[in-house]
Amino acid sequence: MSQELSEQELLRRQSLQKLRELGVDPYPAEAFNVTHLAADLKDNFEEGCAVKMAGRMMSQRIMGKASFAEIQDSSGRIQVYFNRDEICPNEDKTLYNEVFKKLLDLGDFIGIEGVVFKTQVGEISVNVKNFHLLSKALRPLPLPKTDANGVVHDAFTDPELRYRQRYVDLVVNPTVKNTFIKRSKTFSAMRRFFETQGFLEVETPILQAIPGGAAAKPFVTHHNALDIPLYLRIANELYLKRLIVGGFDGVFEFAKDFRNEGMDRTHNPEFTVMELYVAYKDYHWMMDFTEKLMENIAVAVNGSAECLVGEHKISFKAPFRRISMRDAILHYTGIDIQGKDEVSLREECAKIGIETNPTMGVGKLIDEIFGEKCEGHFIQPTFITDYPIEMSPLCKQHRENPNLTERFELMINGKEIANAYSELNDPIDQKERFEAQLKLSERGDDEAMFIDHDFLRALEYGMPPTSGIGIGMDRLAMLLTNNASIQEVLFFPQMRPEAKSTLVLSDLENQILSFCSTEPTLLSELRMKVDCSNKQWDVSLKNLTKHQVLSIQKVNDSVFVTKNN
RNA sequence: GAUUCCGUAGCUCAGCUGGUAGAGCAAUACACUUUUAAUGUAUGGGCCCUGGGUUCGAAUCCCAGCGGGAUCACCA
Repeated sequence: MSQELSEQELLRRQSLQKLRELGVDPYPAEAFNVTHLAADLKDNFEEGCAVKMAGRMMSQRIMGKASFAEIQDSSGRIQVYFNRDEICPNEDKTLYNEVFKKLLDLGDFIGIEGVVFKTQVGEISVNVKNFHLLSKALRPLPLPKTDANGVVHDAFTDPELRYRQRYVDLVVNPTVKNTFIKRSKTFSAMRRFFETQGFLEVETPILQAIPGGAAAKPFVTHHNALDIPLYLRIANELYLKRLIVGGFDGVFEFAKDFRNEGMDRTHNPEFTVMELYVAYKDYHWMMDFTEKLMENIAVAVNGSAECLVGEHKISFKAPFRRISMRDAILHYTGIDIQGKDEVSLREECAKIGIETNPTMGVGKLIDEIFGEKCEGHFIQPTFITDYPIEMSPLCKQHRENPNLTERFELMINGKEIANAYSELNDPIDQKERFEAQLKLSERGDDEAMFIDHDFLRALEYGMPPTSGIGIGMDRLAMLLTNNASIQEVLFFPQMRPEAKSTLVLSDLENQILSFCSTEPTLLSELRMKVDCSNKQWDVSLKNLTKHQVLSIQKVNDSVFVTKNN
């Protein structure tokens, strides 16, 4: 069932009909070959230049026989000038008077042919010689306007509407479009950087029988032919490492991962991670590489290594500060985690007001302290290195301290942006670490992993020393576009389903209807037959008359109800 | 999951201690040949989120629900 149309939607449908009657196809099939974009004309003004342009008509200022309109194409807006006698040189002025002035609506796609000129006020414009309707819009767009002082009025700002109808958001809010252009540039700059290193872009399974490579709750689905559960991947790490086993020296993948966890301004159920694995490297090499990568991307996206994020100016200029997790915690809390066991860490947590629970092991406790007391301090890009072994089951033991791992996270603006290791390639050690994780999960830590025996088998064939990194692409896009919520950098963030509007008659409405006939019935008599509150009565009756199921007439002082056919 | 705020015209928003719905833009009609938030005159447009309750009477007060925002928790 379609919704009832608003007045404006009805009017646009009527215009559509009238256009057809005038022989104008509102949805023509032919290509319209554009020669210039709006931005081209503004960048290179050339008086008298003949142009063909197309886009949405976003404003119309009609002044009798002359009019101005604005066309918005992918590059921006350009003013166009319509003169009745130029468009209609003959007696028949229908094209201007009817088609342009009355039957075109804001939001319609039109194509124009004309020549470039400057108006008396000095605005670069196109003098239209001929125009074509390319596609009619049946719904009105929200129309924010910018006044002479640059203040935007009636901006389309409601986040719910903007996310649910991103297409409208993009049409109407130029900064939103710019965010997504920057997001795309972030990806392409990264890809280019990797390709110049000779790394290979690959694709690995999204449907996995064992969701490995991270500790997170997966989405479950079912394969009918195999009759087995399959999981949407939570990470692609274990597959990329198999490819290093197979003999590639550098592989990367921009991967959509899926985690069945909470949603908020930094978490969407599906998100994008770039993972890269390079053979014969360690995490020191990866740090050097990462800071160069970040600087390169920042420049490619924003034209500068400096970038404003909230109230902070962040510099992506390499090199970045490096500090071990032990020193970071020591610095911000005075606690030395070196050599501390679970019991004494729990005591330290209690002292500084961090809640703990019995399922937390040493790794989790240290992570709590860091997350709670340190993380937020690292505004400028900083590598936090050497994580405790309990929290890094896929990472190689530290070459100097067996309680640590060769791992770093890149923190920017107080948030984790990247996570990297010297990858664990000792298959026996790996197996033991998986088993230790499994034990943790038996304590109730619901993020623990499954054991991927095929991955262990692959390691047994031998994996060269490898360094790997995962970069949260959404988080990175948030930084580079100065957005505080992930929804702003995803075209279509996950939303609760829209409530359906049901136009089905209620029981009460049906009951009322059953007492009515095509003969007029006295309203007061009808009221007595129906047992309901005054409010229910009022709403139901209004509904029925609104949908023209019933009609009400007043004759003298009596009110009658009649059923419509 | 917790707390809190919000939901009124196509858009942005007013609407007082309850009294039968308001503005600007958009729309419609007319005027106007270089305007630019064009202008002037006139007109139409509302399931006031949904359901229940209190009341003679609810957009307004109460309860529940739905949707959204913010903050917090969770998220190696």
